[in-house]
Amino acid sequence: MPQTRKTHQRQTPDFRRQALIDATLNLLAEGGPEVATVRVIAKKAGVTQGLIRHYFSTKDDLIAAAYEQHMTQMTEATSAVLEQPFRSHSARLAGFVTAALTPPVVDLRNVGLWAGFLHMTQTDSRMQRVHARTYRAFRDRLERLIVVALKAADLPHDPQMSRRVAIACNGVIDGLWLEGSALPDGFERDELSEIGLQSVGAIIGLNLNKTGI
Amino acid sequence: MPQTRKTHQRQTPDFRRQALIDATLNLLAEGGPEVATVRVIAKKAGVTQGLIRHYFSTKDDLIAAAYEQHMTQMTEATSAVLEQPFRSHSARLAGFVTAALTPPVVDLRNVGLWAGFLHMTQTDSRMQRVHARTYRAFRDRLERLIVVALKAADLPHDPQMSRRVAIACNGVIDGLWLEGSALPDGFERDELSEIGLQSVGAIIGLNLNKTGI
DNA sequence: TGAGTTATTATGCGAACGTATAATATTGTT
DNA sequence: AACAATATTATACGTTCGCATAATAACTCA
Repeated sequence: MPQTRKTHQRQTPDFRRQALIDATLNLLAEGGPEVATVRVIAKKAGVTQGLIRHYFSTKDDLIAAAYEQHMTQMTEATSAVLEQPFRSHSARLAGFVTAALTPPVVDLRNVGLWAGFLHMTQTDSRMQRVHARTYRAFRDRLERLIVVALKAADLPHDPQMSRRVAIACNGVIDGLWLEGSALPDGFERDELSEIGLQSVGAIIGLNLNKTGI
Repeated sequence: MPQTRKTHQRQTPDFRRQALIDATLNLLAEGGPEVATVRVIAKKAGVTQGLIRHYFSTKDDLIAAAYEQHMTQMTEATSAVLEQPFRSHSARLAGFVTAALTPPVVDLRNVGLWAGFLHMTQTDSRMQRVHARTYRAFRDRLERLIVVALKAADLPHDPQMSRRVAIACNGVIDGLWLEGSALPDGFERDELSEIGLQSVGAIIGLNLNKTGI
């Protein structure tokens, strides 16, 4: 009998790819690019380093795949809230803002990833495209929500003004996201999203704080 | 006669230290931690790599020194504007906000540095202290400016509210700083600071846009 | 001007990096 | 039960990493 001792288990390609991507993201978030070496990634994924080459032709390929997945997931995590019904367009906007300023979007891990990927997005053209696309998608969605909310409240709104307002609100959200994620103990529970609602409301001229659902 | 060909020039310790720190910051801003190796830093500073050890006992020491200088300089660049006279307390606050949202504070380089240092500030305790100190210094200064401006305008202000408002304004400024620096072509000239003034003004209930100087 | 400091270069070491290739174990098929 | 396919490991190569030490050049000052 061939009596070979089991040294490992075969897994589906999807499973291994996902494990490698997850390990990459976790390492990148915690320790930055310096820590995310092929050997450490493989170890954290529970495989030997040679397997990375079997699924990704180069390390940069793995990084790019990880970035793509992360950004997609972040966008979805914020937008998912829009699929539930709201009592008003203001409440819809408020729900969106709140989602962007609440876990799991607000998370130290996400800021770590953002920082770890930044330089790559300035160098690698693939990442540059993913970055630009994701940023615009978020801001455009925010702008549409704002315009609809303004229209429903019979408030004035022209394209140029709504663009600027969207940029400003996006800035508030990004900044609060940044602070809330990087300084998790700097804010009380729900304080961050309340500040966000108050600020966005102040910028666009609508009270968003007690809109209900 | 000793006829030795000049191979290099001696420089003062301060000069070399500064050159090494500058090279470190530039590389860190452009390429992130991966690129800022001792050999590349030395080359960019115009020396050989052995000299780094002569001025800094370890690479981490050099990084820490560079971080300290960078943060100090950023803070000073924003606060310097406060030393000139203003026509009103509102104008003073507006000047501060504008300075934070205008070059040289708004600069792609600064965002790159921020990202490059992030993971180190979460790991290294020295950097953690510098980080916390600088962040709080900025926000506290902002809060004081806001309180004074509110008082001068006979508007209500209590400690808890002013803290929250300061956090929110800091968030706006940070977020706009982030966007303006990372996407230099995404905004028209002065658009960023105008949005910042409008947003901060809206949050605290003061019109800051046309306060003059 | 010559000796003493020390700033600076030159060279080397072990470890870890990304990548390449060969060997082996696991699984599905017949 | 043997075979084919391929997922996985094992090993090796050349490069670069941070750090250490020795050699040398540049400047200061008696």
